[in-house]
Amino acid sequence: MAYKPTDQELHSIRRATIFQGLTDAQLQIILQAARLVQVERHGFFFHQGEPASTFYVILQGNVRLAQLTPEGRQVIMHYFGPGSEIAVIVVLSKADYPVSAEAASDAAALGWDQQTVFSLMEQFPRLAINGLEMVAGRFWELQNRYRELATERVEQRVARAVVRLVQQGNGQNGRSTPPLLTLSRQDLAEMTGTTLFTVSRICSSWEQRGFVEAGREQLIIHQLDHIIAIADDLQPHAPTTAEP
Amino acid sequence: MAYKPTDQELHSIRRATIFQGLTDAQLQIILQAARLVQVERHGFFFHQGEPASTFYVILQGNVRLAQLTPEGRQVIMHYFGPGSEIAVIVVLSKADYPVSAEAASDAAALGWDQQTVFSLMEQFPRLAINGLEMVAGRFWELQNRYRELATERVEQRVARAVVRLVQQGNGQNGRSTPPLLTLSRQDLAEMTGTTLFTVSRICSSWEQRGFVEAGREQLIIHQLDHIIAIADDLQPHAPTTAEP
DNA sequence: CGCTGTTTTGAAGGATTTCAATCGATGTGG
DNA sequence: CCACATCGATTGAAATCCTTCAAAACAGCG
Repeated sequence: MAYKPTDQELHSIRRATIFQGLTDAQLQIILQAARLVQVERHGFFFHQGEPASTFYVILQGNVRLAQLTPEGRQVIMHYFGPGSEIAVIVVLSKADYPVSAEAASDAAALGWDQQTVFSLMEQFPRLAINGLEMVAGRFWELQNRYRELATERVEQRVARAVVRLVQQGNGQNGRSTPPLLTLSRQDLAEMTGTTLFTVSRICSSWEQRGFVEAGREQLIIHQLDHIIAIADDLQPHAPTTAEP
Repeated sequence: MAYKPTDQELHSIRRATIFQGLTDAQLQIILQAARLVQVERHGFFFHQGEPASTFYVILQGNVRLAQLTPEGRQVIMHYFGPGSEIAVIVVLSKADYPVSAEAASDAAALGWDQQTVFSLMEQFPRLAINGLEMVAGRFWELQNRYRELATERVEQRVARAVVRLVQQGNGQNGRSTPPLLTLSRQDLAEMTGTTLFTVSRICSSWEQRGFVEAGREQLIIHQLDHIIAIADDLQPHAPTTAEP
């Protein structure tokens, strides 16, 4: 059961919202109750519909939470990197997982089963408080994305997705190198409710304008500020000063 | 502070998920801690951005939770009838209200402030458990709506919204009379991420086919099964049996 | 090198929005 | 009680964004 994280992994763990405000000693105890789970690319931590048994914190790799539509299309609800928590809400109730969690790259995570989560929360009430705050935060974010999906154009939504991914710190984010995202056009399409064709066109257009560099399953963002401008719809698609 | 509900209102209260599994005596105590809040049509229980202070259970009328986009468009996140709980999540954390709650008709609700909620939950742990379950349920529903918005056609989404409203028991739902919804085309549009024009066209088309009767700010559903079929996309837009 | 999976690009089509004009219902004040 | 103003609903026509389908280019891998 017990698990000793590397320094790098410890860093990820400390970033997790759920562990904020805990002493090192407390963290130690919590980590000792964890189980290490490793999943290869395209493997699953859990599947949609299974009873929610485990709460995860990602150590390495990216994980995508996706729902399958009755027609077989996928919708990506969230794309997580190291230090992100998965299945917070669902493990607090006794529901089933509403989504599947697939490793987008080889991934490792710490897992705590439901009972352990409850007993740890009893021991460290701060965990419960953090948990509630996380739930509220997730809900808030999902509501925002819902609003965006309902009101915004595709290009804007794709821009938002890219900005979010970069700011979340997904993808290799070296100090001096420009941010690099590792995901396919298809992924981006499923994250923004559009088709891979449309995403491809958008990426091409951004590349022509020098904002990004598009490659196979990757995107290098050279001018994040421009992408942010698109996300916030600050780019003048019509001249701001009209002639009389 | 104390408040004596009528029989009709008591019925609404008992329907609320948050109060499931409580004895009458317990319910009594909880109700005595409540404050009655009455809001006229187009008035607000609270506004987006205000610090979340109060948790509500609706007694009468309909309430819509909506978010305003930066451009001034509205997106309706939820449309609630009597017996529905509002601001469950947000009152458990110390966040701001992420949406505004507007009375779609003259409305009354019971309100408990944050402190009261916490102390009641301490007294009756069942309240806390129910609360968590509600949160999980809300999240699950929002995820589903997100998926629908991302993948489904407008007509299907409108059908879903109508079905949901009817099954939630919004609107006058006499025993023998067909279900009647009281909302504008604009409302339906804002609930489904489309325009009032498109909703109007859809309603007209349904009316021609005899599924509904459309009126000013109301919709009488004569053949709910057909609307459900559209929501589930069971209607053959192409013949199911093809000729060789 | 050939295979597989990803991406690009073009052209056609469709669903939905936008805009403008009209109609109908509701409520108000003279 | 009617005339008028207001608000919601309807409908048509044009525009547009996006999807769909097909074909080809491209990258990585055994």
